[in-house]
Parts: sequence; C-alpha cells; structure tokens
Amino acid sequence: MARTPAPDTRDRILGAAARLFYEHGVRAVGMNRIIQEAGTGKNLLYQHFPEKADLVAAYLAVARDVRDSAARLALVDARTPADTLVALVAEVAAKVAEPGFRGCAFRNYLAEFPDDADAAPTRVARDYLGASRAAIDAAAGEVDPSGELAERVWLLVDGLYSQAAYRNRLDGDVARAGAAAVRLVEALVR
Amino acid sequence: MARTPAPDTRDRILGAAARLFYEHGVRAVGMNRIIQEAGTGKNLLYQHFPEKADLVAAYLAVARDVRDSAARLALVDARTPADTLVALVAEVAAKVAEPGFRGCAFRNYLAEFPDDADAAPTRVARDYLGASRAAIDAAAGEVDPSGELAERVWLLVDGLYSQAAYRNRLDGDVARAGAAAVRLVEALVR
DNA sequence: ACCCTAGCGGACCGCCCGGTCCGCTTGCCC
DNA sequence: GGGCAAGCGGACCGGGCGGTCCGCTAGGGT
Repeated sequence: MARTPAPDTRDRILGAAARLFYEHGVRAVGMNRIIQEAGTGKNLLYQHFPEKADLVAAYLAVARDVRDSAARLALVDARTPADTLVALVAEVAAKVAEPGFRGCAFRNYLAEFPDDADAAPTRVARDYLGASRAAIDAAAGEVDPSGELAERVWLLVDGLYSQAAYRNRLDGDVARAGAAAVRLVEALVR
Repeated sequence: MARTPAPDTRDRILGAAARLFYEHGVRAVGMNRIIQEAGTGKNLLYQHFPEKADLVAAYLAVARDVRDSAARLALVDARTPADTLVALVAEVAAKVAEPGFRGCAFRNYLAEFPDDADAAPTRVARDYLGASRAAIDAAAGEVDPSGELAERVWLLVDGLYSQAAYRNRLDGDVARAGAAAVRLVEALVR
C-alpha cells in the first residue's frame, strides 16, 4: 500500500472539462488543456474517463442534472398547467440573461456533432431534449389538446436558447428577448 | 505558355466545401477531404483560398447570397409590413421542412466557433444576422413601434432554425413547427 | 526508520490536421 | 511536331490531437 488516492480528482477533472467544453466548444478543447486546467495528470483522466466521448457524456449528464434541478425549483409554485408553462419559459429567460451564458449545452453539442448519431454524448443530449419536449407537451396538452400551444411554447424556448448562443455578439440584449418571450407565453396560455 | 487553367475550378472547390461544411460542420471537414471531393489538388485550393478561414468565409458569403435571393423572392408579393413578416416566417418554415436542412449556416458556424470574434467568417455571419434582424425590425416597427413584435417574430425565426438543426433526430417533424410558426405570426400581426 | 508499492505527472506514440512545395504532365507557340 | 513553361496532383512538413506508458515520489505497514 502507498498513497491514498485524492478523492476529488474526478470532480476537478469533470469541472474543468465542463467549463472549457461549454465555453469554447467540445472539439476546440483538447485533453492536454483539460488536465492542465484540472492540475492533474493524463493517467488520472483516462482512469475515470476511458475516452474523450465518455468525458463529454459525463459533462452533458451534469448539465442535464443541473437543468433538471433548476426546472424543478422553478415549478414548485406552479399550480396550473398555464403557470407551469409560464414558469418554464421565465426560467429559461432568466438563464439566458445571465452573463457568460452561451446557449444550451445540448443544442450546441448537437450542432457541433451532426454525425455519429449513436455516440454516448449524442444519446444524452437527445434524451434530455426529448424529455424536455415531453414535459412541455404534457403541460400544454392540458390547456390545448390540439398540440398547437406546445409547438408555440417550444418555438419560444428554442428561440431563446438560439439567441443566447450568438446574440451577445450582436447587440448583446438577450434580456429583451427573454422578457418578450415571457410576455408572449403569458398571452398564449390565457 | 502552356495549359489554360480550368475556369470552373474555384466553383467546384467552393461547392464541395460548402456542401461538406454545412453537412458535417466546419471543424469536422479537413482540407484533404475537400480537394478529394472537388477532384482537384491542394495547390489549386490554396491558390484560390490562402487559408481555411478564407474558404469558410467564402462558403458563408455564398450562403448569404442564396438566403438574400430567397428572401427577396418571397417578398415580391408582400404589400404591407404584416404581409412581409408573414412571408419571411413562411419562407423559413418552408426551408426548414426541406429534407437535408440542417439549420442556419450562420448560427451553426457561430455555435461552433464561439472564440476568434475577429475572424473573417465570424464577421460574415455576424453581418448577415445583423442585417436580417434589421429587416425584421423595420417591418415589425411599422406595425408595432414598441419593438415587442420584432422580438416575437425574431424568436419564432430563431426557434425554427434551432429546431431544424436537431429536431430531425428527435421526432423528425419540423414541418409541424413551421406550420405553427406561420399560424402564430399571422395571429401576432393582426 | 526504511522499504515497497500504489499514485501520479508528464514524456511519448501514431495519426491527421492545415499548409508548402516538388516534379510530372499537358497543350500553346514557333 | 517538338520544346518548354504554366498547370496541377499529391508527397511532404511541423504541430497538435487523442490515447499509452514509464519512472519518480510519497506515505502506510512493520
């Protein structure tokens, strides 16, 4: 026996990787940079994540859990389906207005990797988007069974995420879009 | 003197590059693959486009011209600002429903390259999105000077492009979103 | 206190990237 | 028709990628 392994190594690696992947894109960030930022060796990285794809999948899984928690928190006071839809859009609107927000991690990943449809990270992203979509469909279906409201709300959410990914580099006023989306969904559910 | 240069070389290269960049993403496509697909040599490629960034900028410039033509065509029958907004959204809705449509080339590029804000392709993409935005602002401003309508229409357009980029890999029914967007913008401008 | 092993940083490998350049080929000029 | 220079395909280069492995080091067991 010898040294006991550092217990937080995995978290340090995953934290550094998540920040870099989100900020610069997955392909733009090499493994060398990740271990440098995490202050560890490559051996440790590949011990926890055998391939880059595993690390990317773990990054997206963390992002999914964070999003799920935020969504649950935003919905604690929602009593009606209409409240639920407004709260969901308002939560996204608040997120996109935060400084440093660079769009939805899952949509960004799928845009960066249109191929390899069977890779682990792609599955995580697809599953998350499918589940989000199902949640909106369920709430909207109670207000408007035709499904038209669900499509509309989904368009607003996607529009917000899309603008967050690039509008900072245009006029930088994503908060305006967020406010407009909230007002519109409030009008739509009544 | 010797051989006369092939006149369509530049177009063949640019055509192959545009298709590959759009289909697989810019970073995923190497120069070797482009010359292979174009059936030419590297010398010719670098003669017309000294760096990869120049080729990417040219690809986006072509995409911009195509989009501008399509938008002009869609607007020939629009008599009022309200008509204009509906026609613009309908045009995008038709585009996203086409098979093989993989989202907006400019938004995809910016998602893939969040850094190097001063690179030539980034400028092309940013300028195009700024001009589109200005066009929508102008038309919407005549109906609703507060700017709220412009934000709403912009959200719908962005939502459509965003869904087109990934929804084919979910339920594949982007046409539904397109139809919903058109109906919503019709309701909004009245 | 000393050994011995597990922990670990970082050198290293093959591959493919963007970009350069060599030398075969082709067809115009006389 | 032959020579020769421009056209052109593809071999080549340095560098950085993802992934492997070597050898120093630290610290628990006796």
